[in-house]
Amino acid sequence: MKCEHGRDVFEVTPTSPCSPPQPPLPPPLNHSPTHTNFLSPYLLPSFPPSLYPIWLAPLRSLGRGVVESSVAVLANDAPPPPHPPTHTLTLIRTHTPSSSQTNCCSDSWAPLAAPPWGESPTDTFLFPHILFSLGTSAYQRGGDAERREKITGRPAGKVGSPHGPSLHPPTLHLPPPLPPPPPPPSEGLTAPPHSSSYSPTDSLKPELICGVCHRLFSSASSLTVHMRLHRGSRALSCRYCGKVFIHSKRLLGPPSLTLLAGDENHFVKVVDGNVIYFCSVCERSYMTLSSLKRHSNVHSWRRKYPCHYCDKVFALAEYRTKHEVWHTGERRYQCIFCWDAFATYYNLKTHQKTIHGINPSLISSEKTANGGYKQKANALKLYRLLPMRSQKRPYKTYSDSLHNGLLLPPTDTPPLSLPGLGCALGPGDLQSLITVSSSVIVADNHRKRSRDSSDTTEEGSRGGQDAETGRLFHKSRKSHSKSDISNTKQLSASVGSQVKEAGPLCQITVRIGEEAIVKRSISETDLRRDKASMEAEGDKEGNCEEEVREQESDHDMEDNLWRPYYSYKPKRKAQPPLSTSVAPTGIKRRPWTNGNAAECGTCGRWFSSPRKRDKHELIGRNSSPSRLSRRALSRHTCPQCHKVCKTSSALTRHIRRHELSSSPEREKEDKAPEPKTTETVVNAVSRDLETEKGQVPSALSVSGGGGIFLHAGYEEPPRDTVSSRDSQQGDATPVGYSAQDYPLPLIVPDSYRSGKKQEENLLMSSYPAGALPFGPLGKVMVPNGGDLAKLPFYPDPYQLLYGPQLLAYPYNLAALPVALNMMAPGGDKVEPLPFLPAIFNYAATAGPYMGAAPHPLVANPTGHWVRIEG
DNA sequence: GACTATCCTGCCAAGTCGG
DNA sequence: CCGACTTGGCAGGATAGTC
Repeated sequence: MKCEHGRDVFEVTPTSPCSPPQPPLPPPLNHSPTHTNFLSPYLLPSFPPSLYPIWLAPLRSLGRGVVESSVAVLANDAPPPPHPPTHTLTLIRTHTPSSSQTNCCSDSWAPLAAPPWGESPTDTFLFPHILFSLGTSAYQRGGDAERREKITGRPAGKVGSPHGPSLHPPTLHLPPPLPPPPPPPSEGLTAPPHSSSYSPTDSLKPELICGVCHRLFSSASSLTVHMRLHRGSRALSCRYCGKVFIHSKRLLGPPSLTLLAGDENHFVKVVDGNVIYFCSVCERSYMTLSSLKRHSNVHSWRRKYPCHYCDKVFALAEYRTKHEVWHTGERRYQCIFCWDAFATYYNLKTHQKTIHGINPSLISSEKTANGGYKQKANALKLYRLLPMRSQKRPYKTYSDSLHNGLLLPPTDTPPLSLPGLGCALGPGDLQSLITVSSSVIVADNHRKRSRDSSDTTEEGSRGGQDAETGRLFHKSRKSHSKSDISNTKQLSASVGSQVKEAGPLCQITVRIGEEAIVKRSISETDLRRDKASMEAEGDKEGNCEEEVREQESDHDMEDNLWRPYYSYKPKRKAQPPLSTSVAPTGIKRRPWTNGNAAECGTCGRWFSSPRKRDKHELIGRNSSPSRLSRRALSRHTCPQCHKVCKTSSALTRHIRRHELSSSPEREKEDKAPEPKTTETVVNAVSRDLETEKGQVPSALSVSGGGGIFLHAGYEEPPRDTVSSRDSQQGDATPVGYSAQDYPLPLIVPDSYRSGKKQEENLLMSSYPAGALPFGPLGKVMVPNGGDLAKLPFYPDPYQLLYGPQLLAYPYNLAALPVALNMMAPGGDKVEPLPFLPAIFNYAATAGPYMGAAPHPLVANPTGHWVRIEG
């Protein structure tokens, strides 16, 4: 953007003849032309970024106004926070166009002596070129009336404040992406409208005048939009693009409109016809408004997503979901070659690289320059994403969220200044808002989801599992989270005793601005127990060892932040795209071939030795996913599973539980963990559900026409439920199957392993027994049209036409493209896609397959695979 | 360097809500 | 029922921190 003299208004050039000598400046602006935001976080180093949405957003918007139009009259309609931080915004850069040749335009830094609220009787602060008019109608001057109406929802004539000087520059700088429509004559910038001048004019039709506020509109549509404001459904539109992204119907909490103001703080640019949304806080760009809105919560923390099992809280629900996988032990990523399931994509990828020599990242998708994900047209999925163990919960609504009050800003809670806590904070944090609230925990073991009455098994027991319920009771979650952990992590055998009898007495939540939340709970036992009594208490309580450990962990973490550890950092530039021309590197075999490999029973990771596996499992068992709890515990270690109990009595109980629950298979595995060979892992499927229900497990088979259906795979004697999880891992080869006679990979809901078989079975029992037909969208088809049709079921979009020939090592490379369904899309004639050796880490000459290909495929000299008919 | 846990963002499906 | 809108899952990689 150039000023009238051709000077880039974004440039800060102290030596420029256009600019006078500048005072010491904050860190330089990002001069990238893509950054039109003015007040970047780098300019305000003393402000925690997440505080911006609270009260800096108006300033930031102001800054933008300064940049774009040299008129800074913009403030949020949102009232200032009742308890503003003690920050002092020191400098605000303003750009002042001038008609003077010697000083055609200048950037200056206006000191802001005080926070822009509450200290002036008029709530108005005036600085050079800057006007803060909080709580009143203020807006940015620029563009025509239509645009301004969209932007501000304010009359065009009310620019400025009666308390302030005229703030209308001789020129108007608009960003190139927003072509300025021709301003109406009444909008002349040289004739700054004033409130007094804002009156219906004779030239306008009466129907274009708001009957309520007598505001003028250039079109009937503008008036229609405007009238929404008077109907109480204020359109929360972007100041800059006018896009309304919160439907007025959703705004069910009328006084809380300001809550959503933070979402407005973005601006848009049009690049090559594409609208790009920029976050006003961190200037990240987004292709979709949805992404931006999702991102905005990272700054505002307007919504918080606490983990149901620990005290962490996340800004995005997805983060929490991924995090909770570590609590539940779900292993949703199932390798299609060997059916082995893994907790994370990372583990799966590592597995496929090392075991199968396949790099799925080269064939599955591509990333956009922005870090997004775009699936290739012919992307292959070398794994199955098994359904979530817990059913999808109904989405929350705004009304729900607002009603429960926990989405209210922290200032809604009567804050209590607690300066003493500042000692634990950094210098910047010292200036943050610190509030303390406490709440008495009321044990509520009867929480139920209101929407899904059928969800009484897992959800009912987990209490706060439901996100909505979780918000409602998040202050009391801690007590339940402990019991949850007891349930989910360790105590599958004691489903009945899930809720601790004595919950925390009260809980103190310390909020440090929006940067951190320190959450502590004080239980009654904490108040009265000493160590000895705690131990005795632990003996009384049923599931105490985990409980005690959790308490200990709690104490260790008492001063740690409640939210995740990573601070939000500016996005790095996307890395250059990875070249797909990877030279074949030959078959990568398992680096440990001495038979000592061991697999983690929880996450599926492989370790070169059982010792390492045990260490890994020990860490996993005795810590939350947090690294903070990764410290090793050495007291009262179970000789069987190396689980560490805090007390000897807890260990005794734990060992007793081993004795009660262990099956011969379990004992066998515990004593001699067999390394998993390729043959033994191929049928690592869960059979608990079927076993419990007296049914044979299902296995995926292949019909001649390529359809997928399930059929009874093999029979197995009933197993002990408790030991079933472990039994999957070491002794997974089904009876009656040889290495050459494997069933195809499964899409059986319970086919992934988890450390929580009890809950899985409870949940998965909702799946119909036997064959599970799939509809065209991949959903389970329920014959009688029940709710099961809504069960999330993620089929492999590429039906496995062939598979058994791949299972045994060495793999049949010839059949790989077909087995992976590397078929050209469309048309009746299905042709295999070209085989790309680089995709798989097989050298072209490796040829590990020794036997005859079950399917008559050969590689032709052109590198394409052809089917030999007949 | 390997690994863990969290973060990122485009895309999309599903749910919500009011007309 | 429909459309606008919100919400959250998925994807696969990035990243910071730990070992």
